[in-house]
Amino acid sequence: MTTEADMRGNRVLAAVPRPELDRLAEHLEPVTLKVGDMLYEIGGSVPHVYFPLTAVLSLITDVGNGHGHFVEVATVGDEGLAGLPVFLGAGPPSERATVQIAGSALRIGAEQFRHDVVVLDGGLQTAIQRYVQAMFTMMARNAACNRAHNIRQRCARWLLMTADRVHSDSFSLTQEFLAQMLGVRRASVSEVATALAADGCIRYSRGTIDVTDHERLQEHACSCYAVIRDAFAVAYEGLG
Amino acid sequence: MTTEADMRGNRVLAAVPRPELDRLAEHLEPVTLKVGDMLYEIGGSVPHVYFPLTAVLSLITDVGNGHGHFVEVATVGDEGLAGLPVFLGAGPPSERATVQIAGSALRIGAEQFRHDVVVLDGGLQTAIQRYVQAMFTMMARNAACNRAHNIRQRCARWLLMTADRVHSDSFSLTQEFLAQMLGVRRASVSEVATALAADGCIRYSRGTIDVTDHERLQEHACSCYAVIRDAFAVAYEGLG
DNA sequence: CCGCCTTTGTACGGTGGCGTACTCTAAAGT
DNA sequence: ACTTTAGAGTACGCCACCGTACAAAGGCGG
Repeated sequence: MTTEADMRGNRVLAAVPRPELDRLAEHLEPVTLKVGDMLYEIGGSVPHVYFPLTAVLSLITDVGNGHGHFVEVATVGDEGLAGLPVFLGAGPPSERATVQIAGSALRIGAEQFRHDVVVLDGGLQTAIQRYVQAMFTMMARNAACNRAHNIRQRCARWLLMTADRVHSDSFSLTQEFLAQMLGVRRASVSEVATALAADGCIRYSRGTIDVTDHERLQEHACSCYAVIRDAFAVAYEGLG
Repeated sequence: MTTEADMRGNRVLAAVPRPELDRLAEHLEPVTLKVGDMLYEIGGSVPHVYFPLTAVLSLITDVGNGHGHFVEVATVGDEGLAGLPVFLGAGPPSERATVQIAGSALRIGAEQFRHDVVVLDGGLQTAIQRYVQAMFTMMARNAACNRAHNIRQRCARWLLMTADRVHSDSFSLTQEFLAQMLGVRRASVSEVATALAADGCIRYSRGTIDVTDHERLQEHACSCYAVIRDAFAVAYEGLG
């Protein structure tokens, strides 16, 4: 059981109208997520659907080939949910879902979720479909970004997106972790981070990052940041 | 108006049960698509939803920044449809849809499509949702592939996927075009193509490619080929 | 048959990011 | 207080791929 205030902290749930939301509330369970927790695995089952409140999740795919074993393909914050395969119904996930930034989330059992979405067939279904479209934009952009933009640009974008999701200019993050998310060497992150800090965009020390100048940081980032942010804005336009 | 045989040539439509399909038939219009035709533009309206039969489409996104202006983020063949924004309902597309390999397709007006999907709420909705999940896998993999695999691997994968979609070992394709799809120099494609031909995987001459040895070509490709192919197989499992 | 255009082969120097490895320092444990 | 460890800075050689350029060759119209 969960309060309405909690639920409105997730933008997908916030877009669900009252009576439907009340029924969902009974099945939504608040949980605290720690960095590195795995919510579901590639090819495995998806026991719960997660609606992040303050946590940030990461969808990661395995590229068998080579040494840099995995690559982040999308992130999920309070603007979305993890567990779309339950909604879409075409077999197990092709990504791993892990916790990128610790925090809180609401979760619901996969069976219950399926039941609620199908039976109610109202606001939740619509909200998720709109979210799916924004996810498409994010992933498309991600693919293009990986092809076209350099490390500094991608790194700056990642920091901006994460700051947006945690609603704070400060969050826990080691360069090692960031390097894995970006699919690059830690050494490269170190160089870029030093440059960004020298330019006054960020400060950091032993696992804590502070974004000190969003605008200037955005100048270092590629246009993908704005494109993705806007895609989510459009998806939730007039929905709550 | 369209015959059932035509409709069964597209795997999404093939998954729709009889009575529902009959009603769709009235509104599906057969069209012939030429290379380079643009079906819809980034941020523009989506007048029709397309179900390819023999044509292959390409979803392309603009990366403003730099010279290699655009990057392919997904392809659509007879296993899918183009125009998902109409289905998902969260604003205009963030990709351009163009024709990659000429051929036939069925199309339906966006308004009519929305009407049919919502009112009927049956097999088509389910089939599309499953397709959406497979598309997720493709795009996720694309993003990872762009980060992790070299030109030879990506080129080989692209050729294999295209051969699958056109159901033929031979199709029209210039190196210039392929280079744009992969987001690399034409010169790089030329080098890779020469190597693949020397290895007996492909033959080609002035705009026509022949895949002469799928298995050997697959050895040059990355695992992304099999992963994506299998994702679509799972999506359509037991659906028709 | 000739000239033109498209498609392809090939070469050159430049560079962004890689793999690796070593150092330094702040924090955490005992 | 002393050790250990995690986080971060830096350097070196290397290579895949880039931008660019030019030449060869197949196809097409005149």
